[in-house]
Amino acid sequence: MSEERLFTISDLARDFDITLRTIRFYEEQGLIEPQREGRQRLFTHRDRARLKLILRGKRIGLALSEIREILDLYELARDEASQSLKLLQLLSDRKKQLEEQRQDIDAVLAEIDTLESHCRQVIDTMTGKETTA
Amino acid sequence: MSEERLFTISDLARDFDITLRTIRFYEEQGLIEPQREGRQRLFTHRDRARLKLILRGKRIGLALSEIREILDLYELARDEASQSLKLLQLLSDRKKQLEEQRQDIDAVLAEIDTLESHCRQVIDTMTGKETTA
DNA sequence: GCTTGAGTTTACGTTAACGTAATAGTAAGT
DNA sequence: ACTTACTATTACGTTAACGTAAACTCAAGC
Repeated sequence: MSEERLFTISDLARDFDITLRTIRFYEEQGLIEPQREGRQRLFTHRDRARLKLILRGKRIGLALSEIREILDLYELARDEASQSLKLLQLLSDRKKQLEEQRQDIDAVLAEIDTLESHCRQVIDTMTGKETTA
Repeated sequence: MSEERLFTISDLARDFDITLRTIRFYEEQGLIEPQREGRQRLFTHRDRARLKLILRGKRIGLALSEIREILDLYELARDEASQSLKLLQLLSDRKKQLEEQRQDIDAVLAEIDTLESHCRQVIDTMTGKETTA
């Protein structure tokens, strides 16, 4: 019932602010598999969603190979319901890793806060807004 | 008054589980500047602390060039108290970026949770622990 | 019919962050 | 004196993730 709207490569490049080369590279690496109309690539919403996941993965520091693993697992979870135990193991591994990353980020954010207030204090002192004397 | 205990390159390599090459590379890139006794490198607690910061930076996906920037800013904040305004700007930029990364991680964690419970459901169903029928 | 603007493939180039020899100095133990 | 352990420098190699250039196709507009 829903006329699947299709996207061109430039559509996605513009939407996600990446180059055409990047998208072609991701296909070359088997991360997405757009349809073809002649030679031209055509992307579905599903391709778009995968691309979004890929970029999010990149932002949190995952390698493309790891991202592909995860994407495959998504498919696996859709299709076969077995292997779920193995999948669960992989998921919890990844989860642990991400939680560590989060802690790192929190630690850095805390340090930044400290530095910030330190700076503010210095500036206040230099601009005359003294409290002590 | 405090006899600064010094570390050898292997000390730090062992402590942080990195290679000697990595440490030498960081020096080559100007991220740390250990003293020399003859040719041999000797690291202070300050060097050690910097190394810790470097590795934490790496874990949250910063490039060495960015880490160097930040380390420099730490020095700057120690020495000159001016430029603090510029520093504040840089800090808030970095903060914003880190918060985005955190959100990404949270999003991924949430998706993992979903996938996990999905898996558990599937497994329960397959092993007979049905609820509905 | 020609140009423009999308898209395509092929293939070599590039950067970061080390790995990996090869070679050599130096201090300690036997 | 010889080996072992730790250190050093020099320098070429490697992997990931694209960049970039060259050369081509194909439909649209004038």
